[in-house]
Amino acid sequence: MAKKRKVGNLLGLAVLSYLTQGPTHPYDLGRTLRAHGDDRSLKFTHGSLYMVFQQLEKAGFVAPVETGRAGLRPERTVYAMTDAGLRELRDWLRELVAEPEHEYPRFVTALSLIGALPPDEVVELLTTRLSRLTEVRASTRQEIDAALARDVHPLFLVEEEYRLALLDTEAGFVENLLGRIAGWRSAWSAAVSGGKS
Amino acid sequence: MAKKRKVGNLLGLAVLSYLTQGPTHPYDLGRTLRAHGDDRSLKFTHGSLYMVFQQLEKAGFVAPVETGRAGLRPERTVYAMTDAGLRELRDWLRELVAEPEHEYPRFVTALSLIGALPPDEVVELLTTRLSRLTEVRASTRQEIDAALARDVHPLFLVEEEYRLALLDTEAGFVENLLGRIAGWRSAWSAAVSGGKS
DNA sequence: TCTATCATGTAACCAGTTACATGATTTT
DNA sequence: AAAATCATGTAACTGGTTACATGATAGA
Repeated sequence: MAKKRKVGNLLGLAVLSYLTQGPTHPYDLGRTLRAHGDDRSLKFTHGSLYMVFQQLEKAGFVAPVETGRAGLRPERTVYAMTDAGLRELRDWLRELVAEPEHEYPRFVTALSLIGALPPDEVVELLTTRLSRLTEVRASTRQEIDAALARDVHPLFLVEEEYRLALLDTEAGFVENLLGRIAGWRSAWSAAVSGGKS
Repeated sequence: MAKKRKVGNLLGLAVLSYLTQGPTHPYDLGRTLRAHGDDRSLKFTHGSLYMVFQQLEKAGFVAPVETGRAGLRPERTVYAMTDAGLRELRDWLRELVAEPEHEYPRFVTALSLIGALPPDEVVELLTTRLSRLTEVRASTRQEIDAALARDVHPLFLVEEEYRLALLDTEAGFVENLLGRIAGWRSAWSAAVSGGKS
Protein backbone atom coordinates (compact mmCIF):
# COMPACT_ATOMS: atom_id res chain seq x y z
CA MET A 1 0.00 0.00 0.00
CA ALA A 2 2.91 2.32 0.70
CA LYS A 3 1.20 5.08 2.64
CA LYS A 4 2.10 8.68 1.97
CA ARG A 5 4.76 9.67 4.45
CA LYS A 6 5.10 13.24 5.55
CA VAL A 7 8.72 12.98 4.50
CA GLY A 8 9.21 10.74 1.51
CA ASN A 9 12.93 10.90 0.90
CA LEU A 10 14.82 7.87 2.17
CA LEU A 11 17.61 10.18 3.21
CA GLY A 12 15.22 11.24 5.93
CA LEU A 13 15.08 7.67 7.16
CA ALA A 14 18.84 7.50 7.40
CA VAL A 15 18.87 10.77 9.31
CA LEU A 16 16.36 9.46 11.80
CA SER A 17 18.33 6.29 12.11
CA TYR A 18 21.53 8.12 12.98
CA LEU A 19 19.77 10.46 15.34
CA THR A 20 19.03 7.53 17.63
CA GLN A 21 22.71 7.83 18.57
CA GLY A 22 22.18 11.38 19.75
CA PRO A 23 21.65 14.90 18.36
CA THR A 24 23.69 16.40 15.54
CA HIS A 25 23.64 19.08 12.92
CA PRO A 26 23.24 18.41 9.20
CA TYR A 27 26.81 19.04 8.17
CA ASP A 28 28.18 16.63 10.71
CA LEU A 29 25.69 13.96 9.80
CA GLY A 30 26.88 14.28 6.25
CA ARG A 31 30.41 13.47 7.30
CA THR A 32 29.21 10.52 9.32
CA LEU A 33 27.17 9.11 6.47
CA ARG A 34 30.12 9.29 4.11
CA ALA A 35 32.46 7.84 6.67
CA HIS A 36 30.14 4.87 7.05
CA GLY A 37 29.96 4.46 3.31
CA ASP A 38 26.23 5.02 3.40
CA ASP A 39 26.55 6.99 0.22
CA ARG A 40 26.63 3.68 -1.59
CA SER A 41 23.03 2.92 -0.72
CA LEU A 42 21.79 6.47 -0.43
CA LYS A 43 21.95 9.38 -2.79
CA PHE A 44 22.51 12.74 -1.15
CA THR A 45 24.45 15.94 -1.33
CA HIS A 46 25.39 18.64 1.05
CA GLY A 47 22.31 20.61 0.11
CA SER A 48 19.80 17.82 0.28
CA LEU A 49 20.69 17.16 3.89
CA TYR A 50 19.65 20.63 5.00
CA MET A 51 16.53 20.12 2.95
CA VAL A 52 15.59 16.89 4.73
CA PHE A 53 16.27 18.22 8.18
CA GLN A 54 13.95 21.06 7.40
CA GLN A 55 11.26 18.69 6.22
CA LEU A 56 11.71 16.43 9.21
CA GLU A 57 11.35 19.42 11.45
CA LYS A 58 8.16 20.58 9.80
CA ALA A 59 6.81 17.05 10.18
CA GLY A 60 7.70 17.05 13.86
CA PHE A 61 10.16 14.17 13.65
CA VAL A 62 13.14 16.20 14.79
CA ALA A 63 13.49 19.40 16.78
CA PRO A 64 16.32 21.90 17.17
CA VAL A 65 18.08 21.88 20.50
CA GLU A 66 21.37 23.68 20.94
CA THR A 67 20.77 26.16 18.14
CA GLY A 68 23.20 29.06 17.80
CA ARG A 69 26.03 27.55 19.80
CA ALA A 70 29.12 28.30 17.69
CA GLY A 71 32.56 27.03 18.72
CA LEU A 72 34.12 29.70 16.68
CA ARG A 73 32.94 28.13 13.48
CA PRO A 74 29.88 29.34 11.56
CA GLU A 75 26.51 29.27 13.28
CA ARG A 76 24.89 25.92 13.36
CA THR A 77 21.73 24.21 14.47
CA VAL A 78 21.77 20.92 16.30
CA TYR A 79 18.69 18.71 16.01
CA ALA A 80 17.43 15.84 18.11
CA MET A 81 14.89 13.18 17.30
CA THR A 82 11.43 13.43 18.82
CA ASP A 83 9.20 10.60 19.97
CA ALA A 84 7.19 10.87 16.80
CA GLY A 85 10.47 10.60 14.94
CA LEU A 86 11.38 7.37 16.60
CA ARG A 87 7.97 5.93 15.83
CA GLU A 88 8.25 7.03 12.23
CA LEU A 89 11.67 5.44 11.91
CA ARG A 90 10.44 2.07 13.11
CA ASP A 91 7.22 2.14 11.16
CA TRP A 92 8.88 3.20 7.95
CA LEU A 93 11.60 0.60 8.15
CA ARG A 94 9.04 -2.08 8.83
CA GLU A 95 7.17 -1.13 5.72
CA LEU A 96 10.27 -1.05 3.57
CA VAL A 97 11.36 -4.48 4.70
CA ALA A 98 7.97 -6.15 4.57
CA GLU A 99 6.59 -4.76 1.35
CA PRO A 100 8.30 -4.94 -2.01
CA GLU A 101 7.60 -1.92 -4.14
CA HIS A 102 7.32 -1.57 -7.85
CA GLU A 103 10.49 0.17 -9.03
CA TYR A 104 11.87 1.49 -12.26
CA PRO A 105 15.50 0.57 -12.81
CA ARG A 106 16.93 2.32 -15.82
CA PHE A 107 17.89 -0.91 -17.51
CA VAL A 108 14.31 -2.07 -17.43
CA THR A 109 13.24 1.07 -19.24
CA ALA A 110 16.04 0.71 -21.71
CA LEU A 111 15.01 -2.86 -22.41
CA SER A 112 11.46 -1.81 -23.00
CA LEU A 113 12.58 0.54 -25.76
CA ILE A 114 15.38 -1.52 -27.16
CA GLY A 115 13.52 -2.24 -30.38
CA ALA A 116 14.52 1.24 -31.54
CA LEU A 117 18.10 0.10 -32.11
CA PRO A 118 19.21 -2.41 -34.77
CA PRO A 119 19.96 -5.87 -33.36
CA ASP A 120 23.62 -6.00 -34.35
CA GLU A 121 24.30 -2.88 -32.44
CA VAL A 122 22.40 -4.15 -29.45
CA VAL A 123 24.55 -7.24 -29.41
CA GLU A 124 27.63 -5.10 -29.31
CA LEU A 125 26.27 -2.85 -26.60
CA LEU A 126 25.18 -5.73 -24.43
CA THR A 127 28.63 -7.22 -24.74
CA THR A 128 30.12 -4.01 -23.48
CA ARG A 129 27.67 -4.00 -20.62
CA LEU A 130 28.65 -7.50 -19.72
CA SER A 131 32.24 -6.54 -19.23
CA ARG A 132 31.35 -3.46 -17.22
CA LEU A 133 29.20 -5.65 -15.02
CA THR A 134 32.12 -7.93 -14.40
CA GLU A 135 34.23 -5.02 -13.29
CA VAL A 136 31.60 -3.70 -10.92
CA ARG A 137 31.07 -7.15 -9.53
CA ALA A 138 34.74 -7.55 -8.85
CA SER A 139 35.10 -4.26 -7.06
CA THR A 140 32.03 -4.84 -4.95
CA ARG A 141 33.31 -8.25 -3.98
CA GLN A 142 36.60 -6.69 -3.05
CA GLU A 143 35.02 -4.07 -0.86
CA ILE A 144 33.07 -6.71 0.99
CA ASP A 145 36.13 -8.80 1.58
CA ALA A 146 38.13 -5.83 2.71
CA ALA A 147 35.44 -4.95 5.21
CA LEU A 148 35.23 -8.49 6.49
CA ALA A 149 39.00 -8.48 6.91
CA ARG A 150 38.60 -5.36 9.03
CA ASP A 151 36.22 -7.44 11.14
CA VAL A 152 33.07 -5.61 10.13
CA HIS A 153 30.13 -7.81 11.02
CA PRO A 154 28.29 -9.30 8.02
CA LEU A 155 25.11 -7.70 9.30
CA PHE A 156 26.46 -4.42 8.01
CA LEU A 157 27.26 -5.83 4.63
CA VAL A 158 23.98 -7.43 3.68
CA GLU A 159 23.14 -4.66 1.28
CA GLU A 160 26.35 -5.16 -0.63
CA GLU A 161 25.83 -8.88 -0.80
CA TYR A 162 22.41 -8.22 -2.15
CA ARG A 163 23.87 -6.00 -4.82
CA LEU A 164 26.23 -8.77 -5.71
CA ALA A 165 23.36 -11.15 -6.17
CA LEU A 166 21.60 -8.66 -8.40
CA LEU A 167 24.71 -8.14 -10.48
CA ASP A 168 25.05 -11.85 -11.05
CA THR A 169 21.46 -12.13 -12.10
CA GLU A 170 21.80 -9.26 -14.48
CA ALA A 171 24.91 -10.70 -16.05
CA GLY A 172 23.22 -14.04 -16.49
CA PHE A 173 20.22 -12.41 -18.04
CA VAL A 174 22.28 -10.39 -20.47
CA GLU A 175 24.22 -13.44 -21.59
CA ASN A 176 21.03 -15.30 -22.14
CA LEU A 177 19.56 -12.40 -24.04
CA LEU A 178 22.59 -12.21 -26.26
CA GLY A 179 21.99 -15.80 -27.19
CA ARG A 180 18.39 -15.25 -28.13
CA ILE A 181 18.74 -12.08 -30.14
CA ALA A 182 20.23 -13.82 -33.15
CA GLY A 183 16.97 -15.65 -33.74
CA TRP A 184 14.94 -12.46 -33.58
CA ARG A 185 16.49 -10.57 -36.45
CA SER A 186 13.41 -10.71 -38.65
CA ALA A 187 10.81 -9.63 -36.10
CA TRP A 188 13.20 -6.96 -34.98
CA SER A 189 13.61 -5.18 -38.28
CA ALA A 190 9.84 -4.80 -38.42
CA ALA A 191 10.10 -2.71 -35.26
CA VAL A 192 13.01 -0.43 -36.14
CA SER A 193 12.10 2.78 -37.89
CA GLY A 194 14.92 5.09 -39.02
CA GLY A 195 18.17 4.53 -40.93
CA LYS A 196 21.82 4.70 -39.80
CA SER A 197 23.39 6.84 -37.03
CA MET B 1 30.50 8.14 -17.36
CA ALA B 2 26.83 9.00 -17.89
CA LYS B 3 27.05 12.39 -19.54
CA LYS B 4 24.64 15.13 -18.52
CA ARG B 5 21.74 15.06 -20.92
CA LYS B 6 19.81 18.19 -21.65
CA VAL B 7 16.71 16.22 -20.70
CA GLY B 8 17.38 13.72 -17.97
CA ASN B 9 13.99 12.14 -17.42
CA LEU B 10 13.62 8.72 -19.04
CA LEU B 11 10.07 9.61 -19.88
CA GLY B 12 11.66 11.90 -22.44
CA LEU B 13 13.35 8.93 -24.01
CA ALA B 14 10.07 7.11 -24.35
CA VAL B 15 8.52 10.18 -25.90
CA LEU B 16 11.28 10.41 -28.47
CA SER B 17 10.94 6.75 -29.15
CA TYR B 18 7.24 7.02 -29.89
CA LEU B 19 7.68 10.13 -31.95
CA THR B 20 9.59 8.09 -34.52
CA GLN B 21 6.15 6.79 -35.50
CA GLY B 22 5.00 10.29 -36.29
CA PRO B 23 3.93 13.52 -34.54
CA THR B 24 1.51 13.65 -31.63
CA HIS B 25 0.44 15.78 -28.73
CA PRO B 26 1.18 15.00 -25.09
CA TYR B 27 -2.24 13.84 -24.08
CA ASP B 28 -2.47 11.35 -26.88
CA LEU B 29 0.97 10.00 -26.20
CA GLY B 30 -0.12 9.38 -22.66
CA ARG B 31 -2.94 7.19 -23.87
CA THR B 32 -0.61 5.32 -26.17
CA LEU B 33 1.92 4.69 -23.44
CA ARG B 34 -0.72 3.28 -21.14
CA ALA B 35 -2.22 1.22 -23.90
CA HIS B 36 1.17 -0.34 -24.54
CA GLY B 37 1.62 -1.00 -20.85
CA ASP B 38 4.68 1.17 -20.79
CA ASP B 39 3.61 2.46 -17.45
CA ARG B 40 5.06 -0.71 -16.00
CA SER B 41 8.59 0.33 -16.85
CA LEU B 42 8.11 4.06 -16.74
CA LYS B 43 6.71 6.33 -14.10
CA PHE B 44 4.67 9.23 -15.39
CA THR B 45 1.51 11.18 -14.93
CA HIS B 46 -0.60 13.41 -17.02
CA GLY B 47 1.29 16.46 -15.82
CA SER B 48 4.79 15.11 -16.23
CA LEU B 49 4.17 14.50 -19.91
CA TYR B 50 3.52 18.15 -20.63
CA MET B 51 6.60 18.90 -18.58
CA VAL B 52 8.82 16.63 -20.65
CA PHE B 53 7.52 17.86 -23.97
CA GLN B 54 8.34 21.34 -22.85
CA GLN B 55 11.84 20.32 -21.87
CA LEU B 56 12.36 18.42 -25.09
CA GLU B 57 11.28 21.46 -26.99
CA LYS B 58 13.66 23.75 -25.17
CA ALA B 59 16.44 21.26 -25.88
CA GLY B 60 15.54 21.24 -29.57
CA PHE B 61 14.64 17.55 -29.70
CA VAL B 62 11.04 18.14 -30.69
CA ALA B 63 9.25 21.01 -32.35
CA PRO B 64 5.59 22.00 -32.51
CA VAL B 65 3.90 21.53 -35.85
CA GLU B 66 0.15 21.69 -36.16
CA THR B 67 -0.36 23.87 -33.10
CA GLY B 68 -3.80 25.32 -32.49
CA ARG B 69 -5.69 22.89 -34.72
CA ALA B 70 -8.70 21.92 -32.58
CA GLY B 71 -11.29 19.40 -33.84
CA LEU B 72 -13.79 20.93 -31.57
CA ARG B 73 -11.94 19.74 -28.52
CA PRO B 74 -9.68 21.98 -26.45
CA GLU B 75 -6.68 23.60 -28.08
CA ARG B 76 -3.73 21.33 -28.45
CA THR B 77 -0.19 21.35 -29.70
CA VAL B 78 1.19 18.60 -31.86
CA TYR B 79 4.93 17.98 -31.74
CA ALA B 80 7.28 16.21 -34.12
CA MET B 81 10.77 14.91 -33.53
CA THR B 82 13.69 16.86 -34.94
CA ASP B 83 16.92 15.47 -36.31
CA ALA B 84 18.69 16.30 -33.11
CA GLY B 85 15.94 14.41 -31.35
CA LEU B 86 16.54 11.28 -33.35
CA ARG B 87 20.25 11.46 -32.67
CA GLU B 88 19.60 11.94 -28.99
CA LEU B 89 17.27 8.96 -28.89
CA ARG B 90 19.86 6.65 -30.40
CA ASP B 91 22.75 7.95 -28.40
CA TRP B 92 20.88 7.83 -25.13
CA LEU B 93 19.60 4.32 -25.66
CA ARG B 94 23.09 3.16 -26.53
CA GLU B 95 24.41 4.53 -23.32
CA LEU B 96 21.66 2.99 -21.24
CA VAL B 97 22.21 -0.42 -22.71
CA ALA B 98 25.99 -0.41 -22.68
CA GLU B 99 26.69 1.13 -19.30
CA PRO B 100 25.33 -0.13 -16.02
CA GLU B 101 24.66 2.66 -13.58
CA HIS B 102 24.81 2.72 -9.85
CA GLU B 103 21.24 2.70 -8.58
CA TYR B 104 19.50 2.94 -5.26
CA PRO B 105 16.69 0.42 -4.90
CA ARG B 106 14.69 1.02 -1.77
CA PHE B 107 15.30 -2.44 -0.43
CA VAL B 108 19.04 -1.85 -0.53
CA THR B 109 18.61 1.24 1.61
CA ALA B 110 16.34 -0.60 3.97
CA LEU B 111 18.88 -3.37 4.34
CA SER B 112 21.59 -0.90 5.11
CA LEU B 113 19.58 0.40 8.07
CA ILE B 114 18.04 -2.83 9.18
CA GLY B 115 20.10 -2.94 12.36
CA ALA B 116 17.68 -0.42 13.83
CA LEU B 117 15.02 -3.10 14.20
CA PRO B 118 15.22 -6.10 16.55
CA PRO B 119 16.08 -9.36 14.82
CA ASP B 120 12.91 -11.22 15.69
CA GLU B 121 10.85 -8.57 14.09
CA VAL B 122 13.03 -8.54 11.02
CA VAL B 123 12.51 -12.25 10.62
CA GLU B 124 8.81 -11.72 10.67
CA LEU B 125 8.93 -8.84 8.22
CA LEU B 126 11.14 -10.70 5.80
CA THR B 127 8.77 -13.60 5.88
CA THR B 128 5.96 -11.29 4.91
CA ARG B 129 8.06 -9.89 2.11
CA LEU B 130 8.75 -13.35 0.86
CA SER B 131 5.10 -14.08 0.39
CA ARG B 132 4.47 -10.73 -1.29
CA LEU B 133 7.31 -11.48 -3.64
CA THR B 134 5.71 -14.76 -4.55
CA GLU B 135 2.51 -13.01 -5.43
CA VAL B 136 4.19 -10.43 -7.58
CA ARG B 137 6.19 -13.09 -9.30
CA ALA B 138 3.06 -15.05 -10.11
CA SER B 139 1.23 -12.10 -11.56
CA THR B 140 4.19 -11.01 -13.64
CA ARG B 141 4.55 -14.54 -14.98
CA GLN B 142 0.89 -14.54 -15.82
CA GLU B 143 1.08 -11.28 -17.70
CA ILE B 144 3.95 -12.55 -19.76
CA ASP B 145 2.15 -15.73 -20.63
CA ALA B 146 -0.99 -13.89 -21.50
CA ALA B 147 0.95 -11.64 -23.84
CA LEU B 148 2.70 -14.55 -25.46
CA ALA B 149 -0.65 -16.21 -25.97
CA ARG B 150 -1.78 -13.05 -27.75
CA ASP B 151 1.22 -13.61 -30.02
CA VAL B 152 3.25 -10.67 -28.76
CA HIS B 153 6.84 -11.20 -29.80
CA PRO B 154 9.22 -12.01 -26.90
CA LEU B 155 11.30 -9.02 -27.95
CA PHE B 156 8.65 -6.85 -26.38
CA LEU B 157 8.65 -8.81 -23.17
CA VAL B 158 12.32 -8.85 -22.29
CA GLU B 159 11.88 -6.24 -19.61
CA GLU B 160 9.29 -8.33 -17.85
CA GLU B 161 11.44 -11.40 -18.03
CA TYR B 162 14.22 -9.42 -16.54
CA ARG B 163 11.97 -8.38 -13.70
CA LEU B 164 11.14 -11.99 -13.15
CA ALA B 165 14.79 -12.86 -12.85
CA LEU B 166 15.29 -10.05 -10.34
CA LEU B 167 12.34 -11.23 -8.31
CA ASP B 168 13.71 -14.73 -8.11
CA THR B 169 17.07 -13.47 -7.00
CA GLU B 170 15.53 -11.31 -4.36
CA ALA B 171 13.44 -14.14 -3.02
CA GLY B 172 16.46 -16.39 -2.88
CA PHE B 173 18.44 -13.76 -1.09
CA VAL B 174 15.76 -13.13 1.48
CA GLU B 175 15.43 -16.82 2.24
CA ASN B 176 19.12 -17.10 2.68
CA LEU B 177 19.17 -14.03 4.89
CA LEU B 178 16.43 -15.47 7.06
CA GLY B 179 18.61 -18.47 7.63
CA ARG B 180 21.59 -16.44 8.71
CA ILE B 181 19.88 -13.99 11.01
CA ALA B 182 19.43 -16.50 13.79
CA GLY B 183 23.17 -16.71 14.27
CA TRP B 184 23.54 -12.95 14.48
CA ARG B 185 21.37 -12.24 17.49
CA SER B 186 24.25 -11.22 19.73
CA ALA B 187 26.01 -8.83 17.35
CA TRP B 188 22.63 -7.43 16.44
CA SER B 189 21.54 -6.35 19.88
CA ALA B 190 24.74 -4.32 20.13
CA ALA B 191 23.49 -2.27 17.20
CA VAL B 192 19.89 -1.66 18.26
CA SER B 193 19.30 1.43 20.34
CA GLY B 194 15.76 2.09 21.62
CA GLY B 195 13.18 -0.06 23.40
CA LYS B 196 9.83 -1.45 22.21
CA SER B 197 7.39 -0.01 19.58
C1' DT C 1 -31.39 17.23 -19.02
C1' DC C 2 -28.31 16.42 -15.32
C1' DT C 3 -24.27 14.08 -14.15
C1' DA C 4 -20.16 11.73 -15.09
C1' DT C 5 -16.21 11.11 -17.59
C1' DC C 6 -13.08 12.35 -21.40
C1' DA C 7 -10.02 15.47 -23.50
C1' DT C 8 -6.82 19.02 -23.04
C1' DG C 9 -4.22 22.21 -20.89
C1' DT C 10 -2.24 25.75 -17.15
C1' DA C 11 -0.94 27.22 -12.59
C1' DA C 12 0.58 26.62 -7.96
C1' DC C 13 3.18 24.09 -5.08
C1' DC C 14 6.89 21.22 -3.21
C1' DA C 15 11.28 18.74 -3.39
C1' DG C 16 15.97 18.50 -4.82
C1' DT C 17 20.18 20.40 -6.97
C1' DT C 18 23.57 23.90 -7.86
C1' DA C 19 25.58 27.89 -6.92
C1' DC C 20 26.93 31.30 -3.76
C1' DA C 21 28.71 33.29 0.73
C1' DT C 22 31.88 33.64 4.57
C1' DG C 23 34.96 32.81 8.36
C1' DA C 24 38.61 29.16 10.03
C1' DT C 25 42.04 26.39 9.55
C1' DT C 26 45.77 24.05 7.06
C1' DT C 27 49.20 23.73 3.46
C1' DT C 28 52.83 25.68 0.54
C1' DA D 1 51.20 35.47 3.74
C1' DA D 2 48.80 33.58 -0.17
C1' DA D 3 46.25 29.72 -1.66
C1' DA D 4 43.61 25.92 -0.76
C1' DT D 5 40.32 23.49 1.72
C1' DC D 6 37.11 22.80 5.61
C1' DA D 7 33.04 24.01 8.00
C1' DT D 8 28.61 25.77 7.82
C1' DG D 9 24.83 27.68 5.93
C1' DT D 10 21.37 30.30 2.52
C1' DA D 11 19.45 31.50 -1.93
C1' DA D 12 18.23 30.74 -6.62
C1' DC D 13 16.91 27.61 -9.98
C1' DT D 14 14.84 23.57 -12.05
C1' DG D 15 12.19 19.52 -12.30
C1' DG D 16 8.06 16.98 -10.99
C1' DT D 17 3.54 16.48 -8.78
C1' DT D 18 -1.09 18.01 -7.63
C1' DA D 19 -4.70 20.70 -8.16
C1' DC D 20 -7.53 23.45 -10.94
C1' DA D 21 -10.11 24.95 -15.23
C1' DT D 22 -13.13 24.20 -19.13
C1' DG D 23 -15.58 22.54 -23.06
C1' DA D 24 -17.40 17.86 -25.10
C1' DT D 25 -19.41 13.96 -25.30
C1' DA D 26 -21.94 9.84 -23.25
C1' DG D 27 -24.80 7.57 -19.96
C1' DA D 28 -28.76 7.71 -16.47
